[in-house]
Amino acid sequence: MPELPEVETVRRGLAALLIGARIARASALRPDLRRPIPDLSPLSGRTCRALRRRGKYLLIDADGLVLVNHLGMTGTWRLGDAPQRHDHAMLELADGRCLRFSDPRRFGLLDLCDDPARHPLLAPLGPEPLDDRAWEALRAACRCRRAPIKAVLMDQRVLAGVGNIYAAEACFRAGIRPQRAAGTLAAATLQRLLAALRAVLEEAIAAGGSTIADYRAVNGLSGRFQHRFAVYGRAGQPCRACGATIRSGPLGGRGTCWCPRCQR
DNA sequence: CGAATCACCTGATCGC
DNA sequence: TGCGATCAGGTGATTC
Repeated sequence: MPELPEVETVRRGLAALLIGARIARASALRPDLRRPIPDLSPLSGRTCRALRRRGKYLLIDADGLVLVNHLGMTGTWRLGDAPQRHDHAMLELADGRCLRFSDPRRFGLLDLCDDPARHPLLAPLGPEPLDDRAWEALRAACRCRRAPIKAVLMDQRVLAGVGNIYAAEACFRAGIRPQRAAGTLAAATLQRLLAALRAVLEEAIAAGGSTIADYRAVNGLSGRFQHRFAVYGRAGQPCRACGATIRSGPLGGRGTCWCPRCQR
């Protein structure tokens, strides 16, 4: 599912294709996704100047007007091939190429704004996990909190971009049970967790993200990090570190996997 | 206020 | 073969 490494991979792919390209026509093919899609025609005639990412949001900057995009669960951008059933928006470029946004479950989002920092969905986001401010944000968020540490990691107001997969993998690498109340973790343990989170995110970015079902880079390629999961999706299989059987259970309404021996 | 639960949506999978 | 139930999960609204 698109989390930070997947969105970053898409960002890099789109940057290579779009920067310097003029948008001849931008159009929505249906009125709404998770939220209404605004009139995209103000993008027409503008040139794409930059591709940015904020948490799980992709930001396409066209001469100062920014197309804000969230991939939700199943959002993908494709170039060049034929229209598909769940295409919901189109960017037709002046050079004849056409970029299509597809999203079968429609959990994604498309919006326009002038200043992403003030966008109501982006403003509340916590710092990027790889930013220097992440440690202070995580430490403050865990203080006196009884919520499970994994839920805190996935809280976008604390750190932006961490979802179910990488939260579970970070907890495994740090040797922490995802159910542990955040407030019970010592500072040194939290530091270990943040280091583990950063390492797994960087490795996943280097691997082009993780493909479970729908996620694809813009060039259509799958990610490769799913082959390196230690716990996610491995319930019932032996832990690669100790051989114990990986367990799974609901945590905050989401499926969560952990090693009962490696994680305490 | 913090924490838990549900709704949104489609496609894949499973049991009968 | 077909069909209904279940699951997947990011986000935001609702409930406790």
